[in-house]
Amino acid sequence: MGTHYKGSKKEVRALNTYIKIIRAANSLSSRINIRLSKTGLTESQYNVLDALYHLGPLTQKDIGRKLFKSGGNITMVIDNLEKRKLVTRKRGEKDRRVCIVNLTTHGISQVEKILPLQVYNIKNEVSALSKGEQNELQKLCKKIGVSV
Amino acid sequence: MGTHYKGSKKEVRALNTYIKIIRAANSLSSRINIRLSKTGLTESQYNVLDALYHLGPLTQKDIGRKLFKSGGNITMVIDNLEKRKLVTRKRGEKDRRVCIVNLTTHGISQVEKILPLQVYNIKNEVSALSKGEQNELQKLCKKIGVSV
DNA sequence: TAATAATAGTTCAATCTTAAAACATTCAAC
DNA sequence: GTTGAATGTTTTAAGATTGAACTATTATTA
Repeated sequence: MGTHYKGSKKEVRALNTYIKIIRAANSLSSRINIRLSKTGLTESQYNVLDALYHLGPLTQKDIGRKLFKSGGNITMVIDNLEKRKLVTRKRGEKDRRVCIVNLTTHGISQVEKILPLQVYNIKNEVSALSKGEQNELQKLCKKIGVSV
Repeated sequence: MGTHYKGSKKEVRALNTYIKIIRAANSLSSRINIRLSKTGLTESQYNVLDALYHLGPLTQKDIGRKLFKSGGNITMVIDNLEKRKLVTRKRGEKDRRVCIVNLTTHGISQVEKILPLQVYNIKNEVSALSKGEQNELQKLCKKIGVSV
């Protein structure tokens, strides 16, 4: 992609920056996910369970906001988690439009089984970078994430 | 997510690094893709056209290797590009197992219409970082991409 | 209060994505 | 030369993803 574009130095640099960060993130997350998929959960499913575990019961809307996913997508992922009996849905009592999603005990124990592996794998992958490099990378990512 | 994990400083830092780069890449690519999708092409479709434009005719296998995608996926994306008459498939003459994918003239003109917009948008998004920061980010991404 | 707007969730159509199984073709080894 | 391994593509099943249309509920407002 970018590498072959013939343009100004500034353009070439921007394209390279873009492609490098996209590829690094893809490569990193696919390495983490290979390990995750051996647990029988997809990345999306795990991310939802993880959010519920750390933040407590959430509405589908809130889950979507946390994970930057569309409403229709969350409906589908929660459907699949419900089939696997990892979460339950309950209509809100005050506001009957919302669905409050809860971890089941089975869901909790799944997270508690997977989380340490996940942490270990991430630590392992990220350890290519020193402490200082990680701080620097976080700072740069934040700048890119926030720019409009 | 990561932010709420209670573990050693090293673990917390690794989780934060992981989540920051994944989010930055997602946020960046979704901003670019919103603009791309207005042209009627998906990101996958554009990436294939772009590769063909800059590298010339490729087999499906080669396209998959370039873009880090599975064979089945490439079959599907090429199917959709073929329906839109942006590419053609031709069996290899020497090796009749392979499919050689070519841009049509329509495909070429589409790339030539979209590429400058794409470059402009990427330059615009990435411009939150200075020249030095971009070089640093590229270096760090490379380290992460190659690890393992 | 009745009409209207806003919000939450679901459904649908289109596409992407992977892994695994199935096919076809080529290559290698006997 | 025939058998068997390797390679490239397709198909299938399951799930992810989005945006748009739709339903239900709540909030606003005239």
